[in-house]
Amino acid sequence: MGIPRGTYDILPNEVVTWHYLEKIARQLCERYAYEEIRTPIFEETALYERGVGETTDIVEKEMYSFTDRKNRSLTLRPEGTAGVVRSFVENKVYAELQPTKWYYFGPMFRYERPQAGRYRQFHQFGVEVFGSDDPAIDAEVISLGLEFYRSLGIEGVRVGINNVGNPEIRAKYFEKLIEYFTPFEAELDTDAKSRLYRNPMRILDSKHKRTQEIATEAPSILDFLDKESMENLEQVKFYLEELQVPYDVNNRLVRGLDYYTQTAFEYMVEELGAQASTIGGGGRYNGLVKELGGPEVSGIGFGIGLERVLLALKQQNVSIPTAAPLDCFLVSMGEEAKKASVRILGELRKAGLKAERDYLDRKLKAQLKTANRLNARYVVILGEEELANNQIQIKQMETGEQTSIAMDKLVSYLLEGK
RNA sequence: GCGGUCGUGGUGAAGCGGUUAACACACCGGAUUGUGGCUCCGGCACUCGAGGGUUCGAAUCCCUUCGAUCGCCCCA
Repeated sequence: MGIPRGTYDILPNEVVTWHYLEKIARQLCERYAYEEIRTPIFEETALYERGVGETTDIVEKEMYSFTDRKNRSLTLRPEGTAGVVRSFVENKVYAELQPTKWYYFGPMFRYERPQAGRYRQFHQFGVEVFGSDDPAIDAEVISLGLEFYRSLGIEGVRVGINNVGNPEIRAKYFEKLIEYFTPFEAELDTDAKSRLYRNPMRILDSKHKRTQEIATEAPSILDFLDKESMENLEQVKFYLEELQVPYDVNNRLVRGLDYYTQTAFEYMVEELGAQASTIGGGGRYNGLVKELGGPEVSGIGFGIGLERVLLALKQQNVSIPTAAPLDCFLVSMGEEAKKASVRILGELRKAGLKAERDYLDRKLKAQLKTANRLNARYVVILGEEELANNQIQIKQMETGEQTSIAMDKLVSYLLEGK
């Protein structure tokens, strides 16, 4: 019996790193005045069918769906937005003070072949803002995401932004694209051909040489935007500049989910492996709240793939805090000393110190070795002699200095040295 | 769903048809009696992902299967 495909265990060693990511994200969100929301890890399947879009790859072939004992179809969440929107609607949060600014953190599930930076259970940190159409909010959200990477010390994150208009505009644009590419159909590579009627925008970033040539002359979505969308894009750009967020307008940027309107953006970093250059993305979804049964409230958010963030950290050799070292390791010899050391251990811990002892009946030497391995700052040695004198030996591991002190001075001694 | 590569102890790996499966690291123990990080010595794979086949003989060749990994599609 093994671990399910595309999943992995996060062992204690790595958990430290995850705590760190969460801490950075939380602190950041706090400063931006976002609040954490926790929604279920699974939802009714219909939520994603309606919310994410029936024709998206996610819904068509990547959902982890199952029926429960009452035959209800449920799905492990493939992304965060739909559930958060559902919660926003269901709890009538739109009736409260707006905008609503939320963030979340947690596992997502997609049935795909695992590869570099892609898993079936992966983790996202995301943000959603409801109730404001102000382009300044778009800029805030984009800037918050970028700040996250920066706080972690990841370099060279590029922000790509675009405006994808609304579903009507996109439909019209798709038509034009198809119209444009159809005469070249025979010359397109096989991938592009298959994309032609499904998602012609994808042809635009083809890696195939001839396809690329053809695509250079293809119409840009920016020429199809209505006045409102155009203006919106300009405003977002303006505020990004105010926030000193560098960006590139990328008129070929599309996102995989159907619900996006207006602003769409991506965070990218070079050389992360074929799948992983995009380390986060998001956009506006002005129709989604209504689509899911709420009032006409607009929204915008992003999702950041944490496995990919970890990849970037690793690749850029960014150092990450490690677990706190042991304050003290208790070494004891003999039955009586053991009893005393167990008692002392409890006292040290009550005093707030990180303390440990040997539970494998190791010899003195091996106990010291263990203390060393555990990175203990101090070792306390307790044997017959010490017991008789009510003293303990305390040794500072780094310097090797060892002194004898009264047993009841131990806690204060260690707290001082901390 | 499709394609490439790979699968030997806790880990990294050698071996690629012939009696006891290198080596390194890790781990455990020891180098006279109560002291770590260095050194030295010793221990640690009824077995080479699993199943089948070829052969006098296979970790080494063939088939199947499972798994990992990378890539395509798509995405975080």
